[in-house]
Amino acid sequence: MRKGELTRAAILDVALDLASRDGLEGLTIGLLADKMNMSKSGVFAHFGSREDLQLEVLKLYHHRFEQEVFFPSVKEPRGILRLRSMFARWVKRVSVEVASGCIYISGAVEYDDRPGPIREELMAMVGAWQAALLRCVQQCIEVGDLKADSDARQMVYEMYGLILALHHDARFLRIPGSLERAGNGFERLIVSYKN
Amino acid sequence: MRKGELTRAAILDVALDLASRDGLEGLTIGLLADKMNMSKSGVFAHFGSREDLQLEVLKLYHHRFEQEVFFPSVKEPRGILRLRSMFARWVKRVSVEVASGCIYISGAVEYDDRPGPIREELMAMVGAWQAALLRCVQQCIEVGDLKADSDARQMVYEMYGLILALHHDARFLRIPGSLERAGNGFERLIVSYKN
DNA sequence: TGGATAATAGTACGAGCGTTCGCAATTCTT
DNA sequence: AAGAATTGCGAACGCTCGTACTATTATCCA
Repeated sequence: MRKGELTRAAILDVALDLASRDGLEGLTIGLLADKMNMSKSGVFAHFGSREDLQLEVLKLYHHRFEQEVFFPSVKEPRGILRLRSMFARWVKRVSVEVASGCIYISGAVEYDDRPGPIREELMAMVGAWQAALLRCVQQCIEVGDLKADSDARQMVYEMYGLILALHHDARFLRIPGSLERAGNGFERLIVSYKN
Repeated sequence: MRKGELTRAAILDVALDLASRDGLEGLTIGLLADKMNMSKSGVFAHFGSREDLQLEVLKLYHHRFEQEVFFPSVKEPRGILRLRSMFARWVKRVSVEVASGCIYISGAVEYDDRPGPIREELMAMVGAWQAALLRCVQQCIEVGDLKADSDARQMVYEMYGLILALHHDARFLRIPGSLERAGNGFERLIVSYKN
């Protein structure tokens, strides 16, 4: 690995930290250069533009999310076990991120009215994750773990709501016990739909 | 009413629109002056600083929220009817805001790691709204509309999650049918806890 | 209607932003 | 080890931001 690629990776790592804290839109090259003990132009040279940098950060976040949440879960058998794993790892990730912030969530607010490639990329990633959740819920139904007439989309909607509420209450309001509430909500969801 | 107060109110009105669209942090005096067909300094003179302007916008939003969601609901009798009214009006407000954006929600993301008076004010407002919801749920229990052992905080948590998911899916992902899902989730919540 | 007061415009400043360019220093290749 | 390629720095540009001042215009009250 050449030196350039190495520092580029190091920059992206710090950039992901910064973007997690201040949002993708709050990610600034000057601050990034400071944290890297580099010059602004030195940092900039590794990316064609700020937007490219933001897109790379987004891809890195997506990759980490897949690595920590999605891939380990698909090793579980299809059905409720896999769904439980997905939700548990998701909760864990977001509650770890209470100290930093989830880019999927902050990005959804930042780019809900800001068209462009970043919005597109973000929508694709979040859409893919929701689609994965939906597939998993549908498999639960096929396998017989959940009722045949379960509304899969409704379940995904509510799971997402539980995570958003966790991010909101724990990170913004700093209310203790939010973690348990996310878990309680999920259990109530399962109870409502299980066979 | 003096002319000054009049234009000040007009400025705040436009400022609320802009902040709803781009977030409080995206609210800029230059853009605001453009929309008002005024000079930057002309707009600025009405507020001691940008932060004051943001605080005033926040208070205006809070006032509107109270007017449209809270006050009409407390006219309903204590118990499940009032709770239903609160949620319905809340959903209505947020779904209207799909075209603009809810400052409570965008603010929670913008200021979860940005200390200062705006964060304080925002936390107080959102906290007050959650407290109002909590009180309402507790009254449902006292009146006997909900089970005596209901976890009121859990219910508020989940209601908030349903609204956040509505904002997320409808405004960011533009998924149709999110409105119904918020309603379905609420009904499932009532069924779980009702006597 | 006149004089006091309030409201707006105009201009300028310093800071931070993304970006460009040319030059120095380092790293890689053979 | 020498030449080629890559990598990083420093300075500067044009832009927008919030804010401070001064001057001019409009409004209010006696």
